[in-house]
Amino acid sequence: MARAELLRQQSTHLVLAELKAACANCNVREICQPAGLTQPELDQLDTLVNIRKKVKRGDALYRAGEAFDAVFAVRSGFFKSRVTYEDGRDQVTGFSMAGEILGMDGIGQGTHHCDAVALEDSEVCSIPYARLEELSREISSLQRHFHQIMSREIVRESGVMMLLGGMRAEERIAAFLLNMSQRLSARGYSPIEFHLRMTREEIGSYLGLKLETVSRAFSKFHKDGLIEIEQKFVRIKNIDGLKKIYAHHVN
Amino acid sequence: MARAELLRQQSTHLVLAELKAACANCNVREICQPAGLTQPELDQLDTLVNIRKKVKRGDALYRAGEAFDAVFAVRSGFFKSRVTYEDGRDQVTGFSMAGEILGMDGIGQGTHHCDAVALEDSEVCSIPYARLEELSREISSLQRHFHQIMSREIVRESGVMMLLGGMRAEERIAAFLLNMSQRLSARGYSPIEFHLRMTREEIGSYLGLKLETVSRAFSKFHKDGLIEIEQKFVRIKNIDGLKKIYAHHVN
DNA sequence: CTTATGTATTGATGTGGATCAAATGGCGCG
DNA sequence: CGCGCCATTTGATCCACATCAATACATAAG
Repeated sequence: MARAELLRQQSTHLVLAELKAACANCNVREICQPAGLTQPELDQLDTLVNIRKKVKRGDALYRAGEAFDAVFAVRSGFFKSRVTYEDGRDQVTGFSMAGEILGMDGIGQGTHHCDAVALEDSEVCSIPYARLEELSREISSLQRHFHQIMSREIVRESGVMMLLGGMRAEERIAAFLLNMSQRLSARGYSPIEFHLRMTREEIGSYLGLKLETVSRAFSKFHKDGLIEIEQKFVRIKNIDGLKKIYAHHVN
Repeated sequence: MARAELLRQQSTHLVLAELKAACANCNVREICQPAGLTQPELDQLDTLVNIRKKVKRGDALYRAGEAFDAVFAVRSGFFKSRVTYEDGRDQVTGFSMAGEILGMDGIGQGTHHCDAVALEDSEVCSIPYARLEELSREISSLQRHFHQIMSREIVRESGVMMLLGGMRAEERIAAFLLNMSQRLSARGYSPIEFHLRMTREEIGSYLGLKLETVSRAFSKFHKDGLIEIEQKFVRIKNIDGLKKIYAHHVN
């Protein structure tokens, strides 16, 4: 029992130490660590991102209709965003990985517009929106960063609209793989080897395709030597080949 | 010549008078007239929206790649937003009518991400972004409104993603008509009779369909007594029938 | 270990919307 | 007014992807 108590205390201590160093180590630089801040500003920022939260695989970080009061920075793990029709069918509208911001859809109505579900055990930092607004009024570089993040979300979505509206199945899958590669790379992970955290069905839902079509495209890319794929593991073997497919819209 | 000069002067005078009363009459309430402002705040707001600009049918308000320095409030007229591929093909990503805000895609990168093209002679108010940021720091209700507008744009686009990803042609067209109806209604126009400002091809591009498919769907709706349609004129005769098509996803 | 359940692959067949094609109708412009 | 261009409509055919179906594999639970 004494030993267990000791462990608990050590653990608590560790958590505190971690928390202290949290933002310094976190790769969510965009909002939590805008460049060029003065020390007092940095201290203020510490009061913004204070609540960390674990989300187990399969659990929802938030659900459509719930009151919105914070956006989230993904510290580790992987999420999908999903909207559900009245009739029960749903569609994946995005994936969020470590270092990205989640939940900005809720600002407009004050309630969340989609579900955010963890695809693996994950950890997020909660960023209370009221406090973010407040601090944005005091720190203009934070304000600017936040606007940029929202704007990029708009641009990202219009990119998906282009995929869905104008490309064929293999182009969409190639674009999807290249996008994953690019984002992982930006976060310091390998751009050529990674694990897909989502199922074929979720990829298909996101890309407006059926899971069988996704599977066939992967098999075809494999056969053509563009990628290796084994279950959820992907290795990109010919990135230019993928780009060529992606850029090969029917003229 | 004297007469022409007189006309010009009268015209100039008119423009000045209009400008003075501009924001009071404008239906772009969202950003230019947030509720609950004090008089000093309202005076500040006058310094925000100062530049009016006419855009002729077919002309671009801005183009992809151009430096971003302002968002625009549409005072009158109608715009399409369009992104262009490297290979020259383009896709319509949205339509903007009087009372709506345009150009927020540029904030993230500092350059515009799409073209905004007038589909009829239009007039916009330019809202310099630097000034908008500044004022947002002083007037929290303006800040909130602006964030809401951006967030709604995110939600709007995820709605389009759902159209493109999960619905069939007739569902998309029904959704499109209902959306136009709803937005026109919100701006004080008739929700059941209106002129489409865009071609079948532009509708198709927006909805991920070919122009022939759009035309066929309109004809079918006409035949079924849901709408009257003659060229660009639309009259909705059975709005519940349209909603039923829209909601009739394959279960 | 065995069983159950969800996930993935692969093949056969069907279909919604694209593509190809032709005719008609508006509308700006000389 | 009449010409030419573009938008639209409508029909015929095609094909990419959905759908249906069967099997294999992986992971978790008992």
